[in-house]
Amino acid sequence: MTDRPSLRGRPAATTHAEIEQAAFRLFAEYGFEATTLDMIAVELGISRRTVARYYPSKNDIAWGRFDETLVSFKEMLDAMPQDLPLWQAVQRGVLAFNAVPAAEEPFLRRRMRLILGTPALQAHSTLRYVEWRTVVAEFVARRRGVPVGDLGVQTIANASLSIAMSAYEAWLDDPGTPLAELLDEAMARLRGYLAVTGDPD
Amino acid sequence: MTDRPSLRGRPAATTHAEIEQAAFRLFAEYGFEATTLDMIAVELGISRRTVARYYPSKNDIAWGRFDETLVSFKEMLDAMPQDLPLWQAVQRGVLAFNAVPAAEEPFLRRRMRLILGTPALQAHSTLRYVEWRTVVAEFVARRRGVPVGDLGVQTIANASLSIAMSAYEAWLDDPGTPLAELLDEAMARLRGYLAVTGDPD
DNA sequence: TTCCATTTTGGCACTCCGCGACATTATTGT
DNA sequence: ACAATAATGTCGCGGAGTGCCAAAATGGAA
Repeated sequence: MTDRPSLRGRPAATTHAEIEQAAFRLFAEYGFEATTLDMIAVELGISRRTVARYYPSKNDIAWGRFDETLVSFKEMLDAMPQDLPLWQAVQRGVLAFNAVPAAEEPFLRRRMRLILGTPALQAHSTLRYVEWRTVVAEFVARRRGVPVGDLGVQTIANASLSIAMSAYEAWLDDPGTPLAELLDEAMARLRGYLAVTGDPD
Repeated sequence: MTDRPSLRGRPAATTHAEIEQAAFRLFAEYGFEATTLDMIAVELGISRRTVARYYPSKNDIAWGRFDETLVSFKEMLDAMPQDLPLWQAVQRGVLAFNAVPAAEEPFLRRRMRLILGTPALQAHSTLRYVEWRTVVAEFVARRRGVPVGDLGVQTIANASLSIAMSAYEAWLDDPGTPLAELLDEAMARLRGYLAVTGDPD
């Protein structure tokens, strides 16, 4: 089931990709809640126990191999030039994080629509967001030479996720506009909100 | 179980407050996950079914009567003077939202510590945050005369929660500093982060 | 070829949450 | 005394998650 450097032992009956494919087909037809692990298992011709072994929980099927993409996100941030302004480094990281081959984009959209549209998955996603924010917080803290627990660092990490997710949801609704533009707009709006001017709004 | 304008019928065997009291006692002793509904029921001398009826889910016991405080949050925002800058209105709302009698503060702290320290509750909280953000988004949209779906509105609502939660967590760790100050600092740090200057950080 | 080591699968059983159904109990009003 | 009301308690089910262990399927060594 996991990476198998050794070639001995019984071969795996399925793969993460295969399970996700079957699962998403069923989710689309019956909805996430109404789809049981048994149904997925039957669809694949394997046992429920095996399906359950491939993911920590049913919720996690929706996110797929998120942990791997998170590692690359971290590496991308670390590779950013030091003279690049912090907010730009984060923004570029977000863009690279969400860049996928054009052929895979429809699947990504379907996946994210499912997650953002299903309460149980919305809730579960928080745990993923925590990891994401931790990566950003550690990056910001290192660049600034302050502890990760610092209020400023935590606020920036939190707000970065807010900006990214707001732009991302807008991108899901309107595929025409590139994500980069939406990120810029979201940041600009936030600047306007935070700016202390005579204008009440 | 709910408000009973009528005085007929069998009297309720317990109350939300009573359940939460027993539950938190058990959570403190055994942890949230290890505490079952049966244990809470036994503690109160009632049946599991009755405990379950008082809350949509076990997770919801931790949040208590959040929906009621959310209504007052909404009303507070609506009552803010029109000439008050938007960000100040939201900030005051947040402060009022979290203001409790000094005697209750320890219980609030315990409650929030439990929620923020338990993964399952952290995840479930997302659903509450959605409601919170919706209230802010509707307020901002109304003040600005734009649809709630607007990218700027959504970003501001998201970021407001980020600021509030960052400050709130800092407040939990350091009870000495008043929440108002932490909110100010969080906002100031975010302004600095978003500000476009020559300085890379 | 035969057996052994390895690795995954599959089956079983259990706990817990959540929920629907329905009888039971305890109260008020007539 | 009896009807009406409203919450409780009991029962049973479906589904997720998990530990345990035997069975199956492969590669490698004797």
